[in-house]
Amino acid sequence: MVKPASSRAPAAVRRRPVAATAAGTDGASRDRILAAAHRVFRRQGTSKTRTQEIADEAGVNKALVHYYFGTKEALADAVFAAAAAEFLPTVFAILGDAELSIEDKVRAVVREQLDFHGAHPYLAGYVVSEAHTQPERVQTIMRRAGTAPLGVLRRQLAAAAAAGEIRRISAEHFVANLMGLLVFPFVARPLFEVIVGLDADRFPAFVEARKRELPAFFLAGLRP
Amino acid sequence: MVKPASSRAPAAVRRRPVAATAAGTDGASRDRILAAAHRVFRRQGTSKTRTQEIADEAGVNKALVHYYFGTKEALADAVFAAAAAEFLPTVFAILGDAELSIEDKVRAVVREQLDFHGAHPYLAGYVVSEAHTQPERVQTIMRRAGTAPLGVLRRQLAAAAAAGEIRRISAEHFVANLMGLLVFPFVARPLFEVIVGLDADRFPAFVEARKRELPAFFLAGLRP
DNA sequence: GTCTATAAACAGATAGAC
DNA sequence: GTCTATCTGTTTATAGAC
Repeated sequence: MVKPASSRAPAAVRRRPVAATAAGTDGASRDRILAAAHRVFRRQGTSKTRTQEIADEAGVNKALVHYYFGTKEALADAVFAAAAAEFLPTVFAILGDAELSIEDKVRAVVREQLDFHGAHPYLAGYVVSEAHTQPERVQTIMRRAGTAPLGVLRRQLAAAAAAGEIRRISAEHFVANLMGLLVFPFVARPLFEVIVGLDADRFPAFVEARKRELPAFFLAGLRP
Repeated sequence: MVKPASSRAPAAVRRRPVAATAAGTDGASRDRILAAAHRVFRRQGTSKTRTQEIADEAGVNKALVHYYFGTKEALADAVFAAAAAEFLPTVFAILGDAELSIEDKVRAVVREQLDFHGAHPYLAGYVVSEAHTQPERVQTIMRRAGTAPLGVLRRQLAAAAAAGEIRRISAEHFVANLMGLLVFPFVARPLFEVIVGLDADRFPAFVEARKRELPAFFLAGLRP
């Protein structure tokens, strides 16, 4: 009657060859697997993805995936960490740059992020989805990747508000507003397209228009 | 050698008792299962969820889940459709109301949505995640649920812009901006909390503050 | 309608040949 | 390093008793 707390496999105690022993063909297969994992995981998420699909996409056998990465979970962790590290640090760097004015930061982040997500359409959706279904894992990994440097931003926002240049706004809301405006169309893309009746092939033009729309909207939104 | 195109079960040809035959205990178990499915699916997403977990949560046997809903997929479809229908039509109704000014619409949508998502923290993340991993399914279901009535909005925005009250902005960007600002903190909550260093127990206060922040920000953002 | 038991297929992971 | 073959436990789904 009692549910037997089914445990699958130890998964922790298992060899994981970080560096291959042979010299010649070293990273070739490993790299292909990792790249394949990125593509497949981003499209379908971790839990919908089968190890077999990654092997197929990489053109290798399933066993080789385990040989290099041990478990599917470990591979998924690596992919998630890399994916998050692919776009967040850039944002943090711009926001934390004390040399840039608030207006410059907004323009820089908008331009950079719209270009980036335009070129990597599944990434933001993937990161957000994983974060939703695996909050604990994601938080552990994120903490290593560093967080937004709000100190600089906070001082700049306070100073600009004191000078009457902008409305008072906390750094948290500033970041929430900026990221929300930037990533929403990408994160919710399939939904968004249906909701506003936007054809998939017109999406790039929408993003292009957004490069002008967002700085105007955001900077006006800060005005007192 | 050739991969045998493994098909699991027909899954399409299968009885699905929409209405129970007996009169007395009719919808009780079915309702409990559906409610349980909502809770579990929202938290973990469809693919991470086991039928067993739903049965446990509903206090019934696994077989009963299949008895009422046929397949896990069918149940997932029902839950997704209901979840989307739980918050989108309200937004559409407000945006499509010709009696409301643009400012009134913004204030109404912000208030209503922040209350709603504050009370249903997993819903937006769930809908967006499912949309990301299952774009086809989601689009089929969404089309039935209706789309944003952009006609009214478009006319109002054009008129207000012509009168010099606001900047020119397309209805698509208007909706993208509004929804992005509203749902981002909920959709990306675990990520967002780490990024801005917001304790989970301070999140409700953040949402509360957002009820004042967003109308101010959004309406200022529309100004010429 | 609801349960127990079980079928049928799958998916992660490993052993062992080469 | 890379493959084939296989083991193990999981998971959806059904059969059939009550």
